[in-house]
Amino acid sequence: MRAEDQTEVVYVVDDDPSARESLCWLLGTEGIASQAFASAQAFLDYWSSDCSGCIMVDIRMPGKTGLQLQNELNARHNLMPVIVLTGHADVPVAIRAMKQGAYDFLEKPYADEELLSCVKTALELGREISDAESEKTRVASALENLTEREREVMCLVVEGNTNKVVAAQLGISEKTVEIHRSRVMEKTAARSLSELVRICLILKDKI
Amino acid sequence: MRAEDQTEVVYVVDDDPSARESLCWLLGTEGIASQAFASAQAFLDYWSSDCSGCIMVDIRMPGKTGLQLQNELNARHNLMPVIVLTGHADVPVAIRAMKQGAYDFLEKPYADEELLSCVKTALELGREISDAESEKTRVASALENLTEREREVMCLVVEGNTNKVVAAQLGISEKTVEIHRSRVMEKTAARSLSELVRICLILKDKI
DNA sequence: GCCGTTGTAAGGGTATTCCCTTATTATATT
DNA sequence: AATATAATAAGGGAATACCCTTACAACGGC
Repeated sequence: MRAEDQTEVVYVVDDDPSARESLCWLLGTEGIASQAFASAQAFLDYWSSDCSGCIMVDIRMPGKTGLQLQNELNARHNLMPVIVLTGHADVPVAIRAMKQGAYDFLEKPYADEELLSCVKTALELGREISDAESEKTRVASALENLTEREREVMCLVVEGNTNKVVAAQLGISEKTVEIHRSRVMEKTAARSLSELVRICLILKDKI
Repeated sequence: MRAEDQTEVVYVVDDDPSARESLCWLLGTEGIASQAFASAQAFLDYWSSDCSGCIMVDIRMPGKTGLQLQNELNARHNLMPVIVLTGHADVPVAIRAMKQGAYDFLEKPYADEELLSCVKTALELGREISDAESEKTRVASALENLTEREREVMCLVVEGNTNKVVAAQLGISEKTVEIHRSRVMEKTAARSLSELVRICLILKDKI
């Protein structure tokens, strides 16, 4: 299932049932779908990389804390923005949450409009990140079908070398380079050299 | 003067003279150059885009506060990491500082080792940002020397179109496209199409 | 042993790019 | 009025890329 097929959901993680309910109700008034979890572990069990939307998590919870949940999500390369909520905040915790990549940090009690606007921008950001990521995995899977030699040729070609130079560097014939090169274009579905360069640059930080 | 020629300095902005002195002394023990300012305005008057290093700013100051200074620096497209220091922090201020792009947020009194390691990583990050930025301005100035027509041709070529297609799209002859194209390569100092594509991608977020 | 994949190489043809020169027109600058 | 710059166009030739086919050797799986 691709990210685009997934419905956008706000995942609410809070041990306090009334806090969960009021938050989900508030989101519902704006037509935003939500799903509540009573503990960090419950959400981690549910979480998959296909989830799409954003996450709202309370700091103080029995079992795993909100910060630990955030850490675990980072380790799993979660892409959804995380909004941290808390009733008893101190500065070091807030800073740590932000440095761990929290999208925002809200103190309870929150102003409804503030929270909603925060959620909406978080969902917007989540969409952008998800789109960029699905693009990355698409081209990454294309590159995985390349043989070693094809990859070597591709890198040298993308660096701006002509077939002749590539052939000399790899100690093979220009004709062979031609063949590898055409296979690279075929497998990556790139219709021009510039497209191939863009594909490689997208994955530069991923490879 | 280019950024590379500039010495790396930690700019300390704090209204408390003893705080400035102790901080600068601490930095000096590690061989880190520093420069102290008694107010946000004093630093803003000194600031230029050529400055290189990082900035340490106290929140509570008469006149402009640390957050206002941060805002002003953002408006001026400051590239140096900003470390916010404060003795009396509350969560909203800390969050605001982080959301405004602060590199870190430390509470006084600070642990010397913590502060030093923070400064060192900030300086490291500053170098990387500065390097990337000087690369951007270098290629940006190259693109400014292009005529409108040359820019049009460049964009279409970088998108992967052949001279023939570009000529059809612009309603001009293939030969003319050839000339514009060669001028683009000459002015941008790109030695291959792939290099030109990379140049355009570097500036995609800047143009 | 047979088959699919991979890497290698060649022949032949077409399309494209790259580089040289020359030339006209319009616009802006001096 | 003279000059410079930008945009246009053409001819010609060398280098390169692109696309087709055929071919062979090595290697692993069935």
